[in-house]
Amino acid sequence: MRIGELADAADTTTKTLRYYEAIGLLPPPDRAPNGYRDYPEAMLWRLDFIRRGQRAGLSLAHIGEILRMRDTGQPPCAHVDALLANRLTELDQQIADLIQLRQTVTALHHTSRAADPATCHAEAICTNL
Amino acid sequence: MRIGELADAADTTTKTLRYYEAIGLLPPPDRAPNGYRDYPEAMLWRLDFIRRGQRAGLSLAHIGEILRMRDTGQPPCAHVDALLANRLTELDQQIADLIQLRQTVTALHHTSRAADPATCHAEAICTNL
DNA sequence: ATGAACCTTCCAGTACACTGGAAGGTCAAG
DNA sequence: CTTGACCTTCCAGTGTACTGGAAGGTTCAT
Repeated sequence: MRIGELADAADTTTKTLRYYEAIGLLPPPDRAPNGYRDYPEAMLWRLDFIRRGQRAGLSLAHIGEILRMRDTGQPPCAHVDALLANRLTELDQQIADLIQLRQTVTALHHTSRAADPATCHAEAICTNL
Repeated sequence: MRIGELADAADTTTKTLRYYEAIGLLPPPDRAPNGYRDYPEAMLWRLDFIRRGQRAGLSLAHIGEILRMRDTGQPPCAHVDALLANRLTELDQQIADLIQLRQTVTALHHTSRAADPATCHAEAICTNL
């Protein structure tokens, strides 16, 4: 399987695949006599795993950690479990922060809608913030 | 007011102030005979405005737009109003996305907690993702 | 006079996940 | 035999808001 075919099959780009290889997310594939990369089918699994990890909000660095544990024969399941638990805590914090911010912005927006345009002089700093 | 004093008063760094000047967020200040920047008190207002804008989740680019409108004598109030309305829409989307992601991660995490370690072989790709 | 604490400019790096483009090699179809 | 679609490497840029550091000038206290 050449890189373009793999990219199509995995719904990504050749640029991205070479990038993943460069950062150690994909192992260096065999090369055809002409120097072209030659991927086995299994790469589709790996890319799918990467996609699933990304959809769970894991960084490529995290996903790489898991992949490299697996590659060296270490079952990464406990690690994955910890990563997910961690991610959940982060998500809760992020959601709480955004909801807090939403309240702030809503209040600001109410003020700005209520502002009398006549009191809005360019010389003064905008009081709506 | 020298740059270090302004930085202290505004609770930021001289690096940040020079950076703000470079991207056009702060006007080039007067210089003392020795070449040192000499800021008027009013810069504290401006920095405070920038801080408030950031707290509302506006980018420095957005804040700069408002500031430059004001600087050229255009009342930016209507613009600020639009920016805030926009920000609100974005926030709602971001919050919805994160809540959706939280559900996905929770489900994944339940699966991983329930997984039998005996079925977790290093050879297989981790099935918890 | 010397050392610390300021200030100046400019260049480059951080994190993240790519993306763009140049310069060149390879291969099948028409 | 040339055109076009592939492939290769390498270097550099995207966006965001800074941050670090080098190399040098200034000011003040001791």
